[in-house]
Amino acid sequence: MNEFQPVVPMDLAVTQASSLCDRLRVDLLEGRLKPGQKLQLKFLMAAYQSGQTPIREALNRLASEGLVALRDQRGFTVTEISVDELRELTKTRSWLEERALRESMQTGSADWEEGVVLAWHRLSKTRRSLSDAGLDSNPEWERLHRLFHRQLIIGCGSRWLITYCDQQVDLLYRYRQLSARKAFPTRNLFEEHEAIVRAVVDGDADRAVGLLVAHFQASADVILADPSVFPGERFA
Amino acid sequence: MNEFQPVVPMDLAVTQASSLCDRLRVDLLEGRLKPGQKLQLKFLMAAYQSGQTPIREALNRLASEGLVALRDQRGFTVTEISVDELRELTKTRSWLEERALRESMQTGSADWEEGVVLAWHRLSKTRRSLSDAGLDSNPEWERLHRLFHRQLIIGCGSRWLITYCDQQVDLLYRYRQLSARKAFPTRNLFEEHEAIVRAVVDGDADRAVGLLVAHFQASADVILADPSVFPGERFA
DNA sequence: ATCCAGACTATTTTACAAATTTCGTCTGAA
DNA sequence: TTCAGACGAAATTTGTAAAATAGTCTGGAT
Repeated sequence: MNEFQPVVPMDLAVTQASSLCDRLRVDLLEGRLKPGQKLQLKFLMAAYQSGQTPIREALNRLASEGLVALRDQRGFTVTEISVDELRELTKTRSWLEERALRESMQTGSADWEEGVVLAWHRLSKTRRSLSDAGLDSNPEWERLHRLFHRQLIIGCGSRWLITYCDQQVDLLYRYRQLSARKAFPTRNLFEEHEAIVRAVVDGDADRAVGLLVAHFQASADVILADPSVFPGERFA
Repeated sequence: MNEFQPVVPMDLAVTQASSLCDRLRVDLLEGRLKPGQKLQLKFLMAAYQSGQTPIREALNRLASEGLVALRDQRGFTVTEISVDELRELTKTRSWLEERALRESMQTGSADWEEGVVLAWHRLSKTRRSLSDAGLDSNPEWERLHRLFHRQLIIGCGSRWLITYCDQQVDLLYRYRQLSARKAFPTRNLFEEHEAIVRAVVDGDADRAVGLLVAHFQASADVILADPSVFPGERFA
């Protein structure tokens, strides 16, 4: 019946609950736990070889992050995806990161700008796909991509704003995973990212923000244009 | 169509965990659970007459909201307060609510604007203090005040942004509680709020945002000027 | 200062009880 | 026959409790 096998090994986290939270998050983001899927304790206890307490704890944390939906007396499910939610997330992320980027550019130190250049250098040297034929997601590229975008906003001076941006990135990542194959190689992400870095180095905040927001919108558009992503919704 | 209204509202928590989360949040916001205080399960089980599982669950949720600090293997504590954190929260809330207010004013329907006028009407008719002498916090005023500010941003079109604003409001409420006595009657909150409503009705977004941000800053300044609020920090 | 044992606390496991939802079946009226 | 509602069994979620495990902290000895 269930041949589901969690992928991420137990590692650094100090408690089962924290470790489980991380492992579950990865499996949610990568789509191994599917939108709408029921998350029964019994099933999770077997899949992750753990007791009910730490699992419950992890699910409660993930519910606050929005990756898991919690209904009293009805347990946990993987949060559904929808066209509306994708639009709203994209909008919200744009608003948050616009502010964070502007603040970073305005108040960020020289260190911050150098960090952007460095993060871009590393990302630019890494292949997005492991195979030349289609898109074979390269985990290292994904990691560096995330770090690059994070560096753009890290100088904003508000840990909360960064936390919220991280959260939006996570929520959007699920959508990205669903249509990543379609986007490749239609877009030239390299150039989009490079243009952002140029604008940052030039100190042109309006241009940098414009490019960043367009970057987010383009990502959303690719997904929205893919009819296979939202099987449940006919009127996308 | 259906005029039946259940006596007990749906949103009343139906599990211990949810109920506890609400009760704990209130006690945290009102300062009955003090910043830095250790939250031992044993103590909480006795205080709230509940088992450890629902308490643990509630604490995990509150940790995500930032009201409770969780350190692996070291249990839960009430999140500390600090001058830096107050500054950062005020800054972050200003950024978030600026965006939310602008969006509400730009895209919000006529309903939204009427909602603002109505919320202000209700707030303006309510006394802030229950006694004339000092400040004797009026729960009804607090409720309406919160609803008023929430109405200003509710039309922004992003549930996530509203959630984040709510969270910042909660985190800041603790600081407000600590020095509310000092602020009364120095400030004229009535006029500050009224001016915001006027700007909103005039459709002057820049003025409305300016007044709103100044309102937040003024609240923070009152607290920062109060030496009794941060007993632990000598260099405020 | 570092190390260590013992006390203490937090975390996890396990088992079970209680409450609630889910789901299939049945009934009786249209 | 059809079907809305009633009913009840089964499954699931939630809560309780107690004991085992694992980590942290303290204070004294090296």
